[in-house]
Amino acid sequence: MEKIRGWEQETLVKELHQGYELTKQLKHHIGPLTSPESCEFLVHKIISTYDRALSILNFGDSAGEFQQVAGTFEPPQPLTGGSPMSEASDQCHKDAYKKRKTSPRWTEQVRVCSGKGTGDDGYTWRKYGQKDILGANFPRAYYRCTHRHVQGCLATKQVQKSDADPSIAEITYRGRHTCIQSPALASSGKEFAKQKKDQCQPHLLEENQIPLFNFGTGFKTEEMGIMEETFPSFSFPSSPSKSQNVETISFLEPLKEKNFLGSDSLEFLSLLEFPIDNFGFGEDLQLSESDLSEIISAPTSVTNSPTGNLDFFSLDQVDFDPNFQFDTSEFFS
DNA sequence: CGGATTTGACCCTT
DNA sequence: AAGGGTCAAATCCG
Repeated sequence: MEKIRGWEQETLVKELHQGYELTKQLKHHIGPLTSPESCEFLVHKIISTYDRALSILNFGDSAGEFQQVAGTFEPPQPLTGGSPMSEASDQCHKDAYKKRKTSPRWTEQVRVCSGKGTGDDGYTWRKYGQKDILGANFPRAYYRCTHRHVQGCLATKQVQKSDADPSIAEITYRGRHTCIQSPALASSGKEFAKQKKDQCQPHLLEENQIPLFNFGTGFKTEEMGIMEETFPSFSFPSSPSKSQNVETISFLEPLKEKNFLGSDSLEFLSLLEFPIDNFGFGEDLQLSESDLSEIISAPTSVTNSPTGNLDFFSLDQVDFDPNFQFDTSEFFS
């Protein structure tokens, strides 16, 4: 069995505890006088909690699939045979490793400003390795989310300068951010926009500048298959035209179809639908800094989920506090 | 002094 | 065995 590090165990316990508390809350909500919306909300939170716990136990993105098909409570692999910490066969270990390698992965090509070659994307990353890659002129740098230990965020990214043009860095993201970026870090995102406005020469901001949230040219994902399977009606524009400048991701549609959401939930969740290009900081920066700050500090994982799973509206981002008490009147009054 | 980076070693896959 | 990805001790830096 792959060893579980201290912080992982801590996070695991926290997540399982939260799942337990939420289930208790759900129990109280089940009854003739309670709204189905609040139950659904709790169910989503519980699923997200177990999703993170399963991720730590090497179910990797499979847990995400589990979450995506919230209607069918069937994890990809049974958790039978005692505690998760118990010994497992080598084969099981290898399977787990393979699953981990299938976590969401997508690549962006970013033209970087001089001095900062890591592609500031509003998240805070911590470098944990660098490797010379065969046939590449530049080493590949490995980053993971700064909040990995604290919040168990498993997002990582690899940054490699292009051989042909050192001013272009290919950034491969892997895994979703499950962390909450602090306001201070959100201001780093602000800095990101400011940097674009003030420091970069205009010619550096043209078509190759593909920062986070921009699903246009230069962006590719290896998870389209999964997404297609999960949300057949969901698609990214493969070659966006100018007329698609204000394109709305209707990630709620599949949920409406599957009757996951009641009308009240939809009304609330619709607030999370947004014109996607506003997040691209596209060619002509349309956002004010206050807008940008609002967006980046918004505690949703909408900002980093091209996989199109339910994390798009994962309200569990609201808190990580095991003592969190959910008051439905706040949301569904 | 605490957090971030560097870098050689180790592990896993092919 | 080679190459890619991660770990963790050493080092750096504010």
